[in-house]
Amino acid sequence: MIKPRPEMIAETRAKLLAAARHAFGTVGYAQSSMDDFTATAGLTRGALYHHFGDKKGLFQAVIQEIDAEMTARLHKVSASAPTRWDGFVDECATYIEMAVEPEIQRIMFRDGPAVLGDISQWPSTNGCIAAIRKSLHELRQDGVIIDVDEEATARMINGASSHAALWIANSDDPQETSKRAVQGFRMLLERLRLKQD
Amino acid sequence: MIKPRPEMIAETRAKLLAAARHAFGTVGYAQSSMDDFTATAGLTRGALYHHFGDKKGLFQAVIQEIDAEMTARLHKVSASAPTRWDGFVDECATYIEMAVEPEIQRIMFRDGPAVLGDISQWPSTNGCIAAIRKSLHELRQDGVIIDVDEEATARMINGASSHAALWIANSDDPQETSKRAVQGFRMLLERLRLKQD
DNA sequence: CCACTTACATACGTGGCGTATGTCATTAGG
DNA sequence: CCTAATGACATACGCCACGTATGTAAGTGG
Repeated sequence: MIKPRPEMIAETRAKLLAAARHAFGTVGYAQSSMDDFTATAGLTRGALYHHFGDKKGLFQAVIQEIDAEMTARLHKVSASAPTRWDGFVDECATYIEMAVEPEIQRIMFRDGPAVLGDISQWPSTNGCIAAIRKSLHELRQDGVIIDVDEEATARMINGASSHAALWIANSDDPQETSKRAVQGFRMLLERLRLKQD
Repeated sequence: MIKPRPEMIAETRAKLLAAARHAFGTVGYAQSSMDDFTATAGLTRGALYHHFGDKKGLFQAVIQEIDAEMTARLHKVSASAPTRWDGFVDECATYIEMAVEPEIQRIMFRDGPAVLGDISQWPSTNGCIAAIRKSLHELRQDGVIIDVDEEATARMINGASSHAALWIANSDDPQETSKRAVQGFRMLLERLRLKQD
């Protein structure tokens, strides 16, 4: 019945991470009181500082967790498409969809850069840009798209996606705006494609 | 020798605005102490709260000021180009260049969205997106570019630009990265253009 | 000339972060 | 088997910064 010690520790970490993630994702980083959401997890700030160093450290851990989830979702989507091109387009569309989700938008696109700076420069973070770049690389090698700077293009696609998401999330009619954004995005991407005819 | 009263008030406002702008642009919004930068302006927080309501109000005023400057610069660039298409491309390149400037980047692209939310939704702010959209509209009417959703495209161009700027500013070799970014950007834009031949 | 507002400065309370310290359980060593 | 040491937290404290309440001197209108 009694749990082993390492498991208890992991559980503490997970509870802290979950509580913080919820707080950061709803009220935002700056508005989240550490006393509040540690209490939600049935703990105190002592545990937090022990495991994560400080508030930013915890935030960073939350970001890494979300980034990993997003990367996995993107990979899944691109892997289950009939062609690489379709996979790429689906990947971008999924990226926009994810960016519309309030938690992801708030943490990854709004507070993240403001608190930690450009996340793409962090070691082992932002697998999403890497995923897009990888797709672009394969498409180029397959001769499907024009000769673009992969890194530059991946970053601009990333930027366009996140801003499109902002637009959608803050619009009066997210449903309609989402259609327009994805449609506009597909048109842009289509232009990268070499003519087959 | 003695100055009229309205002028004194405007001067106080301007000093506050300038001091805050400098602080926000260098150390960032959250790290800027109101006691510090009001003292720099030779005033106290009392003046600040009187004129701007609170810290966010002041920040918003700074953003409006910078936005107006950016819009003016963009207008100037596009107006002095030989053709509308050239003007548009120059406009986008200028936008990236501006976004690389530390003050603009920090205030408009990092702290701005985090503190005030999506700025493009604010009334009478973000003239930059409006400027890009206007250019796209004219280019479409002139039959220079393909049939795109102007609003969606303008927002994605804006997003791509700001992220490109982030990439440049945080790179090891900003000079070289800037070239790559602008070059990649031009390639993307070129794809929006109808074939003339 | 007096009431009222404007344009600030000063004083105060509160909340939140980080750190220093304390405590209990687990582990290591003889 | 007993003790020293380390790990995993909780508690207590100080400090800084924001917002607000209050004070005050100068200007303005009737």
